[in-house]
Amino acid sequence: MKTVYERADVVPLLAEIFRELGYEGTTLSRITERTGIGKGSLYHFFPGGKEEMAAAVLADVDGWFERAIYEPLRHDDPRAAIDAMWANVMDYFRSGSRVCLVGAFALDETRQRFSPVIRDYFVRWIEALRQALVRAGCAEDDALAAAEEAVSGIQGALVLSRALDDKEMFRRTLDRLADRLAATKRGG
Amino acid sequence: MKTVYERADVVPLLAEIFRELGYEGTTLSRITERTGIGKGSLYHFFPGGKEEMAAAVLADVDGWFERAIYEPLRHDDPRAAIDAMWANVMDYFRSGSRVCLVGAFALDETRQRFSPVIRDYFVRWIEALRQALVRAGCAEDDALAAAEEAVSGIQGALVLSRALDDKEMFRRTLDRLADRLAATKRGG
DNA sequence: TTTGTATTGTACCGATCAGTACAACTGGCG
DNA sequence: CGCCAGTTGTACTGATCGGTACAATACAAA
Repeated sequence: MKTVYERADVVPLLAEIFRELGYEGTTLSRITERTGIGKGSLYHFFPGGKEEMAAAVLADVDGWFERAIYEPLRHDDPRAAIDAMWANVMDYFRSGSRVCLVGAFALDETRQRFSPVIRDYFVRWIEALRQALVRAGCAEDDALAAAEEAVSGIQGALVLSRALDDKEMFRRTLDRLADRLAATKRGG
Repeated sequence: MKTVYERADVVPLLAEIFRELGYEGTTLSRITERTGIGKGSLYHFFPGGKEEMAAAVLADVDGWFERAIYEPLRHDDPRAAIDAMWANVMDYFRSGSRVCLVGAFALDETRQRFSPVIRDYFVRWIEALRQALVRAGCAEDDALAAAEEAVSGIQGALVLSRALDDKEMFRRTLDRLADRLAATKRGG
C-alpha cells in the first residue's frame, strides 16, 4: 500500500511538527520520520524547501483564525462572536497542550524570516476583537487595551501552562480572561 | 592579544545567544562567530557540550531571579518587593526586546530536556509572589490566582511585544498588570 | 626564569543537515 | 488496455552539525 498526498493534506501535518519542534528543530528527516512523507514529495509540493513549508503552514494557520475567529468578531453579533472566540481558542490549543505556532516563531530568530506574517496575525486579532468590543458598547479607549490584554493573556497562558504541564491552569486563565473581557463590555 | 575567559564569563554570553536563537538554533559555530570563543574553550568549560551549556545558562538565569526577585518577595516588605519585581522585570527583559529564556524553552521540544528546571522556575515565581500578596493582606484564594495572572501576563507580553516589535506595548501591559496586582492587594 | 595548570586554536571524526536529480510508480482518463 | 501528469523513493551532493584529540599557548606561583 502506498499513500498519495496532495499539498493540502501535507500542510496540517507539517504544522503539528513545526509547532512541536520549532523552525530550527524541524528537519526534513524528522518530517519523514513522523509522517512517512519522503523528500521527493516534500520538494515536489514545496520547491522552496523548509522555508516554503513553514510559510505555507503559517498561511494555513492564519487562514483558520481569519475564518473562525476574526471574521465573526468583525461582522457577527459581538457577544456571540467573543463567546465563540474563547471556545474556539480553548479547542484549538487543546487546553494549552498545543502551542501557538505564530507565538513560538515570534520568540526566536525565526521571527526575522516571517515578521510581516507574525505581526499581521496579532494585529488583526487585536483589531477584530477591539471592533467587537466597541460594537458591544465598550468605550473606544478601553476596547484597545482590553483586546490587547486578552490576546496577550492567551499567549502567556500557553507558555505557562506548558511550562507547568498543567491544562487546568490554561482553562482557569482563559476563564479569568473571558470574565474580564465581559466586564469590559459592561464598562467595568 | 588573546582573551582568556573563565566559565563565569562565558555563561552570560551563551545566555544571550540561546535567548535569541533558541536551543536548536544555537550552534557551536554561531557561538564562536558571535563571541570569538572557540570549541576548545567551550568544551573545556562545558564537557557535556551544548546541553551542559544550556543547563548552565538556565541555572544562571534561575539564580538571578531567585536573588533579585523571589527572595525579596518571600522576606522583604511585600509592597516594596512587588514594586521592585515590576521594575526588575522591565529592566531585565529590556522592555520586551529581550526574551524569557525559560519561557522560550517551554514552548518547543527543548522543554523535555529541562522540564524540571523550567517548571520550578515558574512554580517558585508564582509561589513567592503569592506569599507576598498574602503578607500584604490579600485573601488566600485571590492571591494564587493573582500571582498566576501576573506571571502569565508577563510571558504573554513578551510574546506579543516581540511579535509586534513594540516596546511600548510591553511597558503598557506591565503597567496594567501591576495596577491589577495592586488592586488585588487592596482586596479588589 | 622555570614549572605546572588552565586555557585555547586547529585539525579531524562520523552523523546529519538542506537540497538536487531522476527513475519508478500511481491513479485518473480515454 | 495505453497514455500521461502528478506523485514518490532513492541515491547523491557539499555544507554543517556536535563532539574529540591534542599540541600550543598563557599565566600564576615559586
